[in-house]
Amino acid sequence: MAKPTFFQAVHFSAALYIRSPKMDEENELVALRRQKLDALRAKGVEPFGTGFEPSGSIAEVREKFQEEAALRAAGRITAHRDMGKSHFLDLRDATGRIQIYIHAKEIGADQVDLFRLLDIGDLIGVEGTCFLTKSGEPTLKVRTFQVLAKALRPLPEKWHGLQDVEARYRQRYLDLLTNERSRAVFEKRIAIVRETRRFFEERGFLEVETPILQTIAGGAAAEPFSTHHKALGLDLYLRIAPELYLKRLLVGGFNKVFEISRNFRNEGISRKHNPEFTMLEVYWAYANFEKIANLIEELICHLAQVVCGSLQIEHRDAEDKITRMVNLKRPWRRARYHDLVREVAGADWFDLTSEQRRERATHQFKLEILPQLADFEVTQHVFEKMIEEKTIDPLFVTHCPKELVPLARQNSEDKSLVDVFELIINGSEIAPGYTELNDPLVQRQRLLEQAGEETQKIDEEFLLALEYGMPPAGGVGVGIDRLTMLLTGAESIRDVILFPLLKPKK
RNA sequence: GGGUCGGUAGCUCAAUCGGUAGAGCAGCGCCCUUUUAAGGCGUUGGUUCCGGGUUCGAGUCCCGGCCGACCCA
Repeated sequence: MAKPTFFQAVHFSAALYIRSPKMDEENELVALRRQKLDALRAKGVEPFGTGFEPSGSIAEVREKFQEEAALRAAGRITAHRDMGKSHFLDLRDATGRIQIYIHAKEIGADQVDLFRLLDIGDLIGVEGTCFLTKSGEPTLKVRTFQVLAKALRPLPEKWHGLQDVEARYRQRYLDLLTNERSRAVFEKRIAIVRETRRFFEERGFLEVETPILQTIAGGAAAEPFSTHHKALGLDLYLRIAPELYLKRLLVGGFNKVFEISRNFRNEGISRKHNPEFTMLEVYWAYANFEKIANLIEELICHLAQVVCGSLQIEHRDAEDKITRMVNLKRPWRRARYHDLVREVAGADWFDLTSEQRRERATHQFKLEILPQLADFEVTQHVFEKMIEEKTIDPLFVTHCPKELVPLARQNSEDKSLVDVFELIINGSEIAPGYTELNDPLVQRQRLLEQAGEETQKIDEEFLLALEYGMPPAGGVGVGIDRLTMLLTGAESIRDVILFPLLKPKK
């Protein structure tokens, strides 16, 4: 593709400029800040600075703090205490807060006049001398300051922060700026992803990237989002899972691979579901689901140690009261699906007739059982309500019925079961693990059954790859969003996704 | 998709039975040379989410819609 001509480039940037968001009908506060902006320019100060070299983050400045030392700090003004001739301001960044002190004796009357044009929310850089106030507060006595960015809108109130749930999602930057707790959650999420990479890299796994745009959305049973490639005239889907590509890599000899994959599922939204979500998928040649279970146990314990500093995870409410404890101490319980169901639904559950099970599920367990449900689905309902939702500490559910996981490998002793586990923690499915099916003929059969009439949904390219021989392997998917919820105590998936999907506001 | 709850000043929240929309913070003005949720005095700021209806009168009651939260499917 040719580079854009000069005129195209100009046209392009002009279009961007015209389409940039307009100021709302101005309220008084915004108008006032714009006047101050103009006033700064009139005094020869550019209110959107180019750069600044602070002595470090504000936390680092605090570490370097030493009386009489000269230090430079940059941050956002978050408080202003005006004492007449002296001013105290709080300068803040994501690492902390430091107090600065402004006095005409230090910077001169002209500078104080400039300084009066600043507001809470503005980003400034200062250079000053360290001193301790009467009450012992480390403070920078400002000698010079620069305006790095004038804020044209006021920040939310300092004491309560931004409380409006909707605004916190739509304007996450304000949430991060004013709510310590929210910032901590996302810092933990970042650590989880970083440590996950480190964990697998240390164990010789290769991190790979596979297509998000796919002609057939395979690897899970979910409704995909559709899109279209114009030049190729090709309908495409956003991936619902990276699985079928990661398995091609097993065929290609990448025996230990993982991907931290953004997946898209065109389904309902709930406390536990966002249309786009992040999944760690791992494939390990010559391993089975039991080895994978050990690996995941190790991973999650490692993450908990790093992120929470403990295997006892405390969930707290808004008043900081402990609402739940999750104990991740190993070893984690492992139990067979059928045994778990018998524990809660009665030892005779699997001896009952179909009608008796429906009767018991409806009346004894107060579940709504639609008549068109298959028997295994009735059991699965019982499982979800009576086991999954009530399980707080980690539980590996193993030996699931094959109908539940049609693409998994059958157990060699009992053909009605498959070699999988489902890891449940905190009432949520966190990670399904498998001994992967590597028989191309069985795989084809399963995909055919799953696709039914819609044979065009079968990924022939994937089946072709399997026919060249895929090593037996263990595989697992770990829901990073739900894992983050677990480790941060977030009640909703939207609290661990920086920008959750919301309808546009009119 | 259904149910419940919510949307009031830039932000956090009040507003009794339907009777002149308020406070704190922020802002603006004045005072104060070590304050720290600084303080004191004064003061500006409203399409009460949107559209209808009932009523002498609606933030409040009724209907419809938008957006969100929670629960259910």
